[in-house]
This record gives sequence, C-alpha cells and structure tokens, in this order.
Amino acid sequence: MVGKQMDGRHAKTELFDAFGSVAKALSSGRRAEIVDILAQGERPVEEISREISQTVANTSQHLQLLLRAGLVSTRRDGTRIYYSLSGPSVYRLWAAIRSVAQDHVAQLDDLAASYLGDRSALQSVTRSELRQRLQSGDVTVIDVRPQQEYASGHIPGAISLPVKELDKRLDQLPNDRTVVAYCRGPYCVYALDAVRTLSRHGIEAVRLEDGYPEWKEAGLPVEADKQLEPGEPRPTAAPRES
Amino acid sequence: MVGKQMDGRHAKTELFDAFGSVAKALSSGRRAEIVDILAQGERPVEEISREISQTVANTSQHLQLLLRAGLVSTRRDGTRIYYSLSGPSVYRLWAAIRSVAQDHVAQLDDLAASYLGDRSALQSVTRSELRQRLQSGDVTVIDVRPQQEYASGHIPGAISLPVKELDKRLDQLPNDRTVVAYCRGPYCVYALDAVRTLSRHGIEAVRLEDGYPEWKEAGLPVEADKQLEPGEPRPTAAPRES
DNA sequence: TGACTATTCAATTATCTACTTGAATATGGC
DNA sequence: GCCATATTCAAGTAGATAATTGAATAGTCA
Repeated sequence: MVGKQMDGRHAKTELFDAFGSVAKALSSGRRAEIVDILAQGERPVEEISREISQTVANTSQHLQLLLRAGLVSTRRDGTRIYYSLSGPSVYRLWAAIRSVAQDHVAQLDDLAASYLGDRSALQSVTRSELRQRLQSGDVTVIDVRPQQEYASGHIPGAISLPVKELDKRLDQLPNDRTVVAYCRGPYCVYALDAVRTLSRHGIEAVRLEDGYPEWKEAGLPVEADKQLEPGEPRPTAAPRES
Repeated sequence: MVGKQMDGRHAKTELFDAFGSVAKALSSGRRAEIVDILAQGERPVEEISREISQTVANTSQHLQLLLRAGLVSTRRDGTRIYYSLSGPSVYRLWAAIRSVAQDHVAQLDDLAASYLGDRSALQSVTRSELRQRLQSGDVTVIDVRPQQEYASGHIPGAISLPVKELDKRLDQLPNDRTVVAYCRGPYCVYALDAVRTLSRHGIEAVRLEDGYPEWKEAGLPVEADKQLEPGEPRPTAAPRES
C-alpha cells in the first residue's frame, strides 16, 4: 500500500479532526451570528461587530478563526476589509444546523419565542405562494433589512423599506393591497416587527416564512444593485407623486 | 411587546448559543466519527468505542454530550444501550460539514489521501449509474460493511460481503461480471480496499462514489433485514451449489 | 509628510474540553 | 440473591477557548 495502513488510525483521526474543525468554527453563538449576517452579503469588520454586539477586536478574532477554518474569505477595499462566506456550502451548513436545532433541541421554541416574540398571531406565506402572488401582481413586497443588504441582493419586485424607517415611511405603502415583508431568515426579527407595525396601522401585512438567503438557496430569481455607495439614492417605496 | 425588546440582545445570544451548541456537538473529530458510524444504523456503546479507538468511558461521555445536544437518541435492549441518530436532519448536517470541508479546507485532499490511499487508479460509479445497472442486472453489487450494518439497511439486490471476509470468500463472486462495492460513505476505506483486493485477483471491480447513507438520503429504494440476531444466518454471496 | 481610521496582534484571565483512571449502577442469567 | 457484563459517574489534569485591554499595522486623505 501507500503507507496508509502504516497508521490508519492516525490518518483517520486527522481527517475527522478536520471535519470537526469545520463544525468548531460554528460552535460559538457569536460566530453563528456572523455567518447569519454574511449570508446576506459581504460586510466589513466594524459593522459585523456592531451586529453581534462585540468589541471590534473580539469580532476580528472570531472572523480570523472563521477564515482559518475556510468558511469565509476577505476582500480589501481601501481601509476596510470585507468578509463574505466562501461559498454556498457554508450557507447550507448554517441552514443544516438550524434545522437540527429546530428538530431536536427541546428549548429551541422557547428561545426563539423569547427573542422573536409571539408569532402565533402573525400570518406567513411560503416562498412558492409569494412567487405566485408576485406574478399575479396583487401584493406589495417589502425588504425590511438594512438597505445595504437589499443592495447586495433581493427578491425581484421587492422594494427596500428598512424596518428602522418603516414608521416614517408608512405613507408610501398602499392600504388596499396586502404587504409581504421579508428579512434575513427564520430567526430574524425584522419582518416580524414590520408586520406588527403595519398591522397596528391598519395595513394588511404578512411575512415570508423565511428570508432572502432561503429564497436564493431555493434557486428562485434574485436581483442585485451592482455598485451602491453607502449613502446613495436607493430604490424607494411607491413614488410620492403618483 | 411581550417582554422581548426588554433584552433582545440577551435573548438573541441565548438563541444563537443554542445553534452553536449543535455545531459544538460535532466539533470533536471523535464525535464526527461517531455520527458517521451511527449513520449506518444504531450501535451499542462498546462497539462504537471500538470503532473510534477510544475507551468505553470516554466514548460514553462523547455519546452523552451528543445526547444532551439532541443529535442522538437511545434505546435499551437488556444490558446494552443502542445509540442512533435522532433524525434525518442530523445526517444532513454531517453531510453538510463534509461538503464544506471538501470545498474550503485546503488540506482535506491530502488528509483524505493519507487515510484512504491513492484513489486515482480506482474507478467509481454514481448512484444513478448504479441504479440503472442494477435494473438491467449486469452487475454484482456487494455491501462490504460489517454484516450488522447490512442488516439494518442496504441497497436492494446487494449481497453482504464484509471486507474482512473478502479474501476467504472470493470464490463466491462471478469473474464474468463487474462487481460494484459500496460501504459507509465517501470517507470510508472499505469499498476502496475491496476494489483493490478484487482487482488484484483479476475481478473487474468498481466502487460506488459514496455510500449507503447517501443512497438512502437521495430517496433511492432501500431494504432491511428486520430482526437479525448478532451471530445469525445472514444473506450470503452467490450460493455455492448453483 | 502626518493625522486618521479600520483592522489586527499580543498578553491576560476565567472558563471549558478531551481524555484518563477507578469506582458505581443496572440488567440478565443462573 | 449473586455474578458477569454494559454502561455511566466522579475526580483529576493538561491544554484550549472567549472575551478584555492596550498597543501595533496598514491603508487614506489632507
């Protein structure tokens, strides 16, 4: 043989340790949050650190661990370093982890409820339902993530209406059509908050059952604004003057 | 609200820590090996400990960690406790980890080569190829895993011929038909060893590109010997007397 | 060039992990 | 009830991990 049965156990240990190191990269809740954010598109360190409520130094260390493990890659743009997922298999791994947690972690529903609030009163639509209703044109779809995430990829036909601006821009929404809100995924509060806000203002609103990354992963059509600067004119909701 | 924005960060931390704990369960190479074995079917502690070359006490602790994390469940049968994967999402998670490692861990090919040996000379067939050739009946398919694993599920039409017995039972194989060997999955040595052994003896042999769990996961037909006792008459290769 | 900003590095701390060893439980056969 | 076997528990150790703090790089822009 090729020197393999020489020490099969040692080689097997090293091989499976390599698989273990991939899992270890996601074994920290903070790194799981990072991957969830990067699933929306690339981000510089400082923004990630704000999202996960950690110091920049600590976030940088988490990111470098993810980088060494191969799950993310970097791109320098001037003084900023943008991190992104290395490929679609990384997102699929993240989705697989959520799925196991959903299926087999007893407390998960409680934890989700205490972060997301009570979802029982809020209606949701599936991806295929939304797709049909988009084609027949009888809904307004809003992307309630930060505009930057909308810019790096969104559902065609959706308008960008970040949940933080929702209160100020309610008048831009029709009140004779159902509004469908979507955000980062099944454990993101934005769409839920948006639906709650809209309902409170008498606008019929539902949410997409999961988020943009799941839509994209399912192979459904997506659209991106190529080069959008930070504080740029961006797609808005229904034009005021109409 | 429902007491959620009271401490959204704390709730988010706990939720994502729960996802992290799922990944952490697979962050040890030894536990990854355990999951790979349990993907073949349930197993008692002592056998698992032998497979992963660890003491029974240490293996037991790994298993209990997997149990607490929700990835495995147990069944008592007399004095033995059989561990098994809690559900299909756990296998999918394991497959997702391998896939990320394959795509993004630089040294993986080297590690795999040093455990599995040089695969370049050995032919493999895909699942769909194998399925077609099974239907046209022009191949002999052998399951080279330990017979117990064959018993708890195998490809219909395959015969059990554990790689450890292959040398003694070569005469049970036809030498006028191609033999297809399969085993536990893409990082299992058994099918590779079997193909090498058969080729050395002048029998045309190829391997299935991956293993039984992948076949089953793909939704292809499977077959199981329901209640098979440990040292029982088992399905054998071609009958001697024919 | 020099001030400014984004990111990384280095050193430290408290906590956790994998594995070992030896003893404790629990079940089934006699 | 008692022995044998399978599994778990408990205590200990060496090494790893997440987060903190403060300093060091490496680009940008005036």
